[in-house]
This record gives sequence, C-alpha cells and structure tokens, in this order.
Amino acid sequence: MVRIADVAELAGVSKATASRALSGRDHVAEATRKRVVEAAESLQYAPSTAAVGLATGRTRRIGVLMPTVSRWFFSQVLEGVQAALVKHGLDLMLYCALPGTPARERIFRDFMRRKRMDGLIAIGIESSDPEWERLRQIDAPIVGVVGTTPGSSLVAIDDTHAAMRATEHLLALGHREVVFLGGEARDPGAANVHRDRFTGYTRAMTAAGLGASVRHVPAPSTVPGGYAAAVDALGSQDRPTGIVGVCDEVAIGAIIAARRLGLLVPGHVSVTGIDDHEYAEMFSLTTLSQKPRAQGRAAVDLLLARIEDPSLAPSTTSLKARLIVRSSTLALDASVAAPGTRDGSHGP
Amino acid sequence: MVRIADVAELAGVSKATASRALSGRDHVAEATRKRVVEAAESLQYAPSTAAVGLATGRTRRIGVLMPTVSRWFFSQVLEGVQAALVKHGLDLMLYCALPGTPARERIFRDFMRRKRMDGLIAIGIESSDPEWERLRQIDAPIVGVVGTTPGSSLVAIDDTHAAMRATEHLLALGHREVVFLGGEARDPGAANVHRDRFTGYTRAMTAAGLGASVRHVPAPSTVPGGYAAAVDALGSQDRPTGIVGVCDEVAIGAIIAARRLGLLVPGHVSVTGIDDHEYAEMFSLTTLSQKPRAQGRAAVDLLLARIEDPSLAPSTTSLKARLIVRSSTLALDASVAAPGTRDGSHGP
DNA sequence: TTGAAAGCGCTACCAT
DNA sequence: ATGGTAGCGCTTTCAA
Repeated sequence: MVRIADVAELAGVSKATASRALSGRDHVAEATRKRVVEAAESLQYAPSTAAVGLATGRTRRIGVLMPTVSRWFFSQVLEGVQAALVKHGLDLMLYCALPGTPARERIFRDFMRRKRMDGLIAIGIESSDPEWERLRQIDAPIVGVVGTTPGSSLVAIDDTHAAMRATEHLLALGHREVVFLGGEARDPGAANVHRDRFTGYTRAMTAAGLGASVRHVPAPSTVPGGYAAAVDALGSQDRPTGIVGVCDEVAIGAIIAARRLGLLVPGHVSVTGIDDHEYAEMFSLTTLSQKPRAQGRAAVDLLLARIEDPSLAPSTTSLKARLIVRSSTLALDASVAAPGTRDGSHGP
Repeated sequence: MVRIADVAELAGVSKATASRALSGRDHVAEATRKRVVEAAESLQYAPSTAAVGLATGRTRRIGVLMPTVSRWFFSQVLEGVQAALVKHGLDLMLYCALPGTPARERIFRDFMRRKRMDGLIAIGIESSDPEWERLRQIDAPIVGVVGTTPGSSLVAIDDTHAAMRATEHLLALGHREVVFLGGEARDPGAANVHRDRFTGYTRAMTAAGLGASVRHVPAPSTVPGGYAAAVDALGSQDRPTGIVGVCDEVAIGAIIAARRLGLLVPGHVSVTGIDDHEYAEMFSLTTLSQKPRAQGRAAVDLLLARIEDPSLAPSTTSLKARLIVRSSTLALDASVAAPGTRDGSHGP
C-alpha cells in the first residue's frame, strides 16, 4: 500500500506539503505542487478514505434509503441521485428497506447511525414515529423525496393537484363514470402519495357535482396490480368510461386488461396515469409527467447545501407535473359503446 | 460525539476491554461484558467507521457496479445483493455506470480504487480491457454477475443453453419459422449475454436442420424495444410463427405488438422469453426462469468467502434456467391462420 | 511556502 | 481477564 508519506518522500517534501498539494486547499508553490502530483500519479497513490475520514470528520458518503429499487419511480430517483453524487465525487450507500421485512428493521436498527454518512436521502419513507426517531440519530442532514419528512427538507410533486388535473381532463371530455384505480394503505413507500392523489380525484369529482360517483378500486401500484383490478372494474355491471390510474404502472395494467377484455382504449374506456413512465409512450398513455431523476438531483443539491451549512432551514421543493395528452383518452361522445355494456342499446 | 473512551469510563474499564466486550472477538468476563454493553447503550454509542477502518484495515463496505438500475434483471440482482449484505452487517456502495456516459468514465477513473471497499460485485460489466485494468486496481476481491470477469469469480446462468431450450420448445411444437428477437451489440451490460443466447438459438435451429431459416431482429432489450421490433417482424411479408425473445421484456413487447396488430398469441404467433420477469405471469409468457435475486445472494457468498480467504481460487457458479410453459406458445397445427397472412388461404 | 508534530477514534499487541 | 500503549494514514494547527 502506498501512503502519502511515500508520495512526499518521492517528491522530496513533507507529508504536510504533499497533503496540501494534493487536496489543493492551501497555498503551495506551483513547482512543488506539480512534483507532488506527478509523484502521486507515478505511485498510483489513492488516499485511505478511513484516514481522511478520521482526520476530517467527513465521510464523503451519502446514504440513500428507499423501500424498493425495482419500481420505475424509485429506480429513476436513485439514478438521478447517483449521477449527481458522482459529479461531486461522493459515494452512495444504498439501503433498500421494504416495509414489514426483517431487513428494514435491521437497517433502521443497525445502519442508520451517525458516522457512516454525511447525509441521508430518504425516498418514499412513510415512517412510523419510532423509525423517524432512528433517522434523527444519524445526526446528519436528511432530505426526503416523496413520503413524509417531519422537520427535514422534501422534494416532491403536488400529488393532489396532479390527480385533480388528470380527473378534470377526463371530466372535460364528458366522462361521468370515472373510477380511481390503484393505491392501497399498505403500499410500500407511497401510502400518503396515494392518499393525496385520491384526494385530488375526489376533489375534482366533487367540484363537478359527481361526489356521489366517487369510486375507488384499490390495487398494488404495479402493472399486474392494475391489470387485475381493471379486470374486476371493467368486467362489472356498472363499467366506468374513465379510469384515473394512481400511477402509470396501474394505468398500463388497466389498458392491457381492457384490450384483453375486448374493449378499445380509448374507444370504450379512457385511461389516464400519473408519472410519464418509460412505457407511457408505447401505450399512448395520457398522463401527468413528473421527472423522478430531476427530483433525485434536486434532493442532492438540497442535501449538500445543508451539509455545507447546517444552519440552513429545511425547505420543501414542489415540482409541478405537466399534463401530456396522448391517445388513451377520448371525448365521451366520440366513444363507441362497448360490447356487452348496459348501453348496448346505443351500440353499432 | 460519544467515543469508546466514554463507554469505558462509564463502565469502569479500559478502552481495550470495552472494545473487546463490544466486538465480542475476545474473552471478557460475562459481568464486565454486560456492564460495557449497557454503558454503550445508555450513551447511544456508535463506533466511528473511519476509526475502525483505519485500525483494522477493513471498511465493511462492498461496492456494486452495474450499468443501470432500472431494468428488471439488474434491480433484482441489486436487491438480492443488498439483502445478503444487510444480513452480514455490510454497507453497499452503489455505482451506476451506463456505458458511454461521462459518469461511467468518472466512476472507473475516480471511484474504483482500493481502500474504499473490501470487495466488488460487478454486474453485467462487459469491460473493455482498460476498464478491467482499473477494476484490478481496487486490489480487492471481485465477483462478476453476468458479463465477463476475466480472472474473477462469476455467477450466471448458461445463456446458450437457456436460449437453446426456448428454441427447442418452439421447434418441438412444430414451428419452423422462428425468429430471434432482440439483442444488440451495444446493449448496456449484456452484449455477451445476447451473443450467447443467439448462439443457443442458432444451435437449436441448426440441429433441427433449419440453419437457413435463422433470423435475427435486433432491438434494445426493453419492452418498447421488443414492441417496435415485433411490429416490424410481424408486419413483414414472411411473418414468423414463433418468436424467441432475448429476454422477457422483449418478449412482452412482442406480445403487446402482436395484439395491437390483431394477432392472437399463441393462436397466430407463439412467443417465448428468458427471465421469468415479474410481468411474465400476467402475459402468460412461456419462459426460462432465472432467479436474479438468488444470483445476487450467491455473488455475496462468493465474495465474502474470498475476502475471508484471498487465496481461494476464482470459481464460476452456473445456475440453471428452468422452462416454464405458460400459454404464449402453442403447437403449430393447433394454431389458426392469421389475418392477412400468406397462409390466408387456409383461413377460417 | 514549507516542516514538525499532535491528534482523529479505534484495535491489537504485549504485559500483567 | 484486563490495562497500557503503539500505531493505522491522514489533516491541520503552529513554528520556522
């Protein structure tokens, strides 16, 4: 192992000077700096992170805590965070803590402690109180993405507003029987997101005088989840003409289900999502676009600022979701009657 | 900050004894051990990873390098690795290095150095030589998953065999016009996987005397990629009756495309995948099941063994993929003629 | 501008 | 079984 002492010796300077020259945070004669840098290079010198950490008190590591990495939204945020951290030369320590698993308990108990990381980005963590207590113990700045982050900074979209827009879009097209598909109380890392979106849907329905028609079909926020729920909803007697998916995955599942049932989208049923998932385009899905990678990047910016200056007050960054109209939605009066529906009488 | 000295003082012992009592790696009287543990607990003591690392030379951190985290296979391996590491109390440092990006270059140049991690798991890294040279510099054990890992341990399935099985399945059903869908030379982290799978397909075709019918439609290994490629392949004059998808994502894209074109799966075209993706069931996809989470776990086991005993020889773990027959495949003579096909004359 | 030396918090060796 | 102590490799005063 090559130490900074070796570099110093080769360059003919002291350890102190070598350190200064390499870190660049202090004045060193240009000539000596060059000599030191060359020496370091020729020896393939790499500083020991442990020693640096011990001496400076900084780990140059950022923790990222999230319920899962295998859903689109989370993977995108993670990639955004990663890209931003790499740019700053910081390491990313990942903790996947699916609610209700022993791993999550272990992570909260053993890993969320100070001195492992300079800061934490908590994605989609809807923590019960004792869990937040644990997070506090890391004694480093925390920034949340989605979820709830009492007393910390937060990056998120306005979920209520997004769902309201989606619902209003359907309503403006003349739809009256609009169902809200997906969302469950125990959904990992998204319970309050779903609550807010359902609220937005309800609000739009109520504003249109359709409060009595509010209908929620719960489902896991996945494509298969949306598929199964849509099979139920669309197979029922009182089939809706519009579906607001809690997210694109659910909406896509609904589209696939509709097609399997022989229904045309948007001919027989209009569907919207929220996300602008990578598959949204291929399904011509009308949706509200959010940019999870950008949220990841924003979280890093916020976090680094607070690490730099801990006195900074926690802030909330609310990004807006933009409506993207594709062709999974259609005006009700342009729609055709679905086979076997109760309006079969109007049919072709 | 509470140091081990504080714990020792409170417990009325020396730092040395406190350290022994807490790490448990040395004999300490049960009574004193208990006292120390209680003291540590009451003070909320957490050891400084930097200090431990400096003193022991172990970081208790494992690096994970992969091209992307947003494709199913990779996210699953990652979750498998994460779960296994948590169990051992090790931290996971994630590096997403998409080929061809500046981030990748930066990661290989600045992050892949010794003293940051005790070992590395490289997933789907098909490194050009200079990149592998860099990896060697971390001077710690490396285990590969998929990809190529010259001189290191590797965990993977036999891709050639898997594709051969898939192709043989179609062949056994009587299909003759079987096309291989997906795979591209520049596919991030999977070029050689795709090469091997294509080889398996070719081998099966050739063995069946269909060497002349071998046909490859390249596409990105994603659902939209498979969709687009399948639209082309199925829209062409010489439409195949069987499709071997390079992976489930491509196969699913093909199924969606077929349905959009008004073709029945498996009535008009049979489709197989490789993976057993989480959506496979919902699409009734016949596929070869591999367990990426298990591969992640296996990689951790292999890596920890080599960290424990560096003299251990690199080994290759080859997991087998199991054929799962669902209903995306059908015997050719049970199939129906597709609309607008060249066999339209036999049609209903 | 440079060098000497004192820690950072912990473990592990050597005593006892 | 326990305590004293010498580092681990780096940064950062303080002096020169």
